[in-house]
Order: sequence, then structure tokens, then C-alpha cells
Amino acid sequence: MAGRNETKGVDVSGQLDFPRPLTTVDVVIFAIRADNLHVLLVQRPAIDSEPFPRSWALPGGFVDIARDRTLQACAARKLKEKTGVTAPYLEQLGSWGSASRDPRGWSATHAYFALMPEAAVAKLPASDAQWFAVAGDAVQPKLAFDHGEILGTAIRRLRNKVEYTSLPAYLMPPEFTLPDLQRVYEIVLDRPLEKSAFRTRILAADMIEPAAGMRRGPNRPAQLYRLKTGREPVYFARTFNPPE
Amino acid sequence: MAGRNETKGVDVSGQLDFPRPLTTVDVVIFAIRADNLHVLLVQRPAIDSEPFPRSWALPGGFVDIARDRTLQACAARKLKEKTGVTAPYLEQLGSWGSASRDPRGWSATHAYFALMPEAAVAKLPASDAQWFAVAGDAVQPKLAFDHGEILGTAIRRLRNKVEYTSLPAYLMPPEFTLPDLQRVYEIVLDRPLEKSAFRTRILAADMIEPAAGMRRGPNRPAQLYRLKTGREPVYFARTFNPPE
DNA sequence: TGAATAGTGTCTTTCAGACAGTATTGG
DNA sequence: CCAATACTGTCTGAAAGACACTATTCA
Repeated sequence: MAGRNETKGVDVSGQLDFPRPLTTVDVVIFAIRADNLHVLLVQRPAIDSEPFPRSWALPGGFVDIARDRTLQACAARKLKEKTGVTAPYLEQLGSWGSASRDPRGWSATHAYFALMPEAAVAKLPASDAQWFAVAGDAVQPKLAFDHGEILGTAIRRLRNKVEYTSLPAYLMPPEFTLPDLQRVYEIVLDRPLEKSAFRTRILAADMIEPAAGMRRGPNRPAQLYRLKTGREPVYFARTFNPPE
Repeated sequence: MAGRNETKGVDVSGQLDFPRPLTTVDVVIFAIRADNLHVLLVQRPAIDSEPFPRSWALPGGFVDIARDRTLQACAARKLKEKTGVTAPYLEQLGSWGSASRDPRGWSATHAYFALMPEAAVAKLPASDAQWFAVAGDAVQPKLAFDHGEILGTAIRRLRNKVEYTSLPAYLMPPEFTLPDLQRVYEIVLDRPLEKSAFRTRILAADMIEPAAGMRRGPNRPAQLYRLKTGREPVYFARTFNPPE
């Protein structure tokens, strides 16, 4: 990484006094609300000297080299600040860096994406944050910076991984039924799945275990399950019925 | 990304005069040589004031905000400098950033990984660069910085994606036979594949087309193929026979 | 008893795995 | 003709798709 035989002001002086890009971290936070995939956005301050005043943007901000030991810790901090909780799933999405993406200068952002259950974020501590429904691979408002592109990448990555992983389990409350879980798969994938094949697959994956009670309603009760303790996601050998 | 309501010296003054992390790009370059997966490394300069003098490291270095328009362009530039060619495949691997990974201070690197055919890099323009055989998920020398960890991630990601994508096609010369391609899959995965299933799968993927000639030898000649022009990798719905 | 949803069983289809068998070259 | 490798065909088995059938609750 650093300090290769560059031509800029490195090495010779031992100084590192050449211009550095702005460095930020952004987090795409997903949750299911009202049978729809939602993402958490924050509104930029109404200060005209700031870029994109009043636009909606992904939660994030500058890396604070005094507080953040690692990029991942920085992402977890920003997530905690906006939601008040720790997400059960946080993975790196990628990085975007260019001379033009921020009017203040050459900047690079490290993007993460997080999954969390709706219940965990019923009341948001941050007043400038709000949930937006995902439609297609975007939200309704046009986002600040290149956040629309980052969000689109996150949505496509989520949809793609849901085809062959147990990621939706991280969108569920602590206890849930198999039909609940199937519904979340169907919401994210936006297509129905076969009940029988779905159940076989999930149970064969050995990722959930029965909980004590049953979910009761005006019909036959459903078995409650919880995630097994080892929380790594499961990868299936095949995708769900590919729609072609 | 940038300019959220941070507590550091942003916003109020309109200045961005707080400390920024060092920003670098590193590239993991893979090729097949002598029936083995190899990775290109460079030796760090023998200057004791530099971190990790004389250690082997991934090719890379500081982002040059005057020359590099984007991170991807920066990665492509570094790849070109070390190999003299443009890689047919270059994807982002992830980013690593922390207070401790570089003794010169808080630093973040954007890592890429590239695939190229052996022939393209027969003679290296960079005298400090050298190919190393991959064994397990590492190379023999201990690498500078956290490059051993980055390389390990790259190798595992490559192996994993080879299970269900056409990535090995980018390790092939312009024309190759199906047995050639199968051999490369087997080298990367380190296990034999079924000939019949392999052929069916590759041909069904519609990613290659027959070229004019045949590969001749002391046996039955083999049909030559080339990659179809649309160079996006193909994703298969299933992995190759999972070894369990 | 009926509506509603949970959960199971069964038949079919698809496709990879195994492996034998055929094809085509040089020596 | 033989060795060697390219390529094809056939059988089997595993798992998904389709869908009917049974189970259990409340009203």
C-alpha cells in the first residue's frame, strides 16, 4: 500500500506532505417496514456553504482518526449514532473515490451495508434521519453526492445475495416463524417462492432452531424459531428458482 | 459521506483542516504460470527510514490526486506500471483502514484484484517486481503491512468465485481449448472436475465461441475457442460439485 | 363447520456426477 | 495398431418445482 517509489513528496524527506483525499465512511442501513424494504437516510444541514444542503444522503461522515481505530469501527459508530443500536449484520460494500464526487475536493468513501430488524429501530434517536421505501433499485428522492449510485449497488448486492444466502435472517426479530422468513425473502426478491422447497432448504441449512412457543392467530399456529448462535450467514449451493 | 454534522473542524469554518488518513491503492495481480496460481509482488526499497524495507508487498501506492481521476483509474495505472499491460479483469476487493496498519499513521487502502493471462506478462518492465507461487491461501514470504491478510482475502475470494463464475476465462490467452480452461479451473480450485459436466456447463453459458483452428498434438486435436466479445463474467446458478 | 394459514407428501423435472464408450490424431 | 487425449452418450441420484393433501386453530 503506502510508500511505494512514488514521485510525490514521500521518501526523500520522510515527510508525507502531499495532498490527501478526504476520507469518509457511509452506511446503507436496511430494514423491513410495512412489508417493504426500507433504507435509512439523513437530511443534510440547511447551510448553503455545505454541499447539497437539505438533500437526503446516506448516513456517514469523515473518519475521525482520533476516535476510530478501524474503518469497520467507524461504520459501526455511525450506525449506532443514527439508529441507537448495533446491527446484527454489517459488511463492506465497496469504496467510491474520485476527483469529482465531492465539490470540496478529491474524496473517497468506504461504504458498508447493514441489516437490522424493524423492531430494533422503532424510535430513531437522530431527528434528521428517516426511513425511505425502496422501489426498484432506488428511493424516491435524488440523493446527495454519488449516494444514489452507492445505494443502487447496495440494493442489487442485497437482492443478489439473498438468492443464495441466509441474509434475510438478520432482518428478522429474535423469534420468527418460517412463513415470516419466507415473506421477507419474497419482499426482497419481489417474487413468490415455493413454500415446500423453501422450508426444506432453510431447515437443511441448520441455521435456525425451534424456540419455545408458537405464533397464534385466527388459524393454525406456527412454530417459532430463532437464529442459531453462530451468526455467520449460510451460503446455499444453488440459487432459488431463477426466473428465466 | 462527507460533511455530516461532525464535531471536528468542519462546517463552522467551512475549512476541512482536520487530519486525514493516508490513502493508498493496492492491487493483487493473479496469473497462471507453470500450472500454478501466481501473484505479483514488489520489493520495498532498501531505505531504513521507510516502513518494511526490503519486504515483499502488493504493488500499489498513494493515490495521486493530480493524476488519478478515480480509484479504479489509480488501480489500473499501478497495474500498468508494474506489468506493462492492461488487465482483462479488474475488480474491487475491499478496503482496509486502521490506525495501526502503517507505522506512518492512520491509513486506508483500497484493494483491487486483477486477472491476466501469463503470456501478457512474460517480461516485466518493473525490476523490483516478481511472481510468487500461491500455496494454500498465502505465499512463502511474510508480506509488509497487512498485505498478507489482503492477499489471503483475495485468494479466498478468487477460489470462491471460481466455483460459480467464468472468471478463469480471464486467465486464458486469446485462444484456448476446453481442456485448457478446465485445467485452469482445477488449478485454482485444487481439485479435479468432471470433464463432461464441465463442458456442458461452459458451453451452455454461451461465453465462448469456436475460433478458426485446432490445437494439434500427439493425439486427437482440440477445438480452439475464444471469449465472446461482451466481456462481463458469467454467473452459474450452481457451484461445481461441492466437495463435502 | 368453514375460513385461513401451517405444514407434509408425492410426482415430475432438471441437471450434475460417474463413467463407459467412441473419435481422431501422431508415431 | 497403439498410446494419448478429445469428445459424447447413458444411467443414476439429488434436489428443486408443482401442487395436492392433511393439520390445527378461531369464529
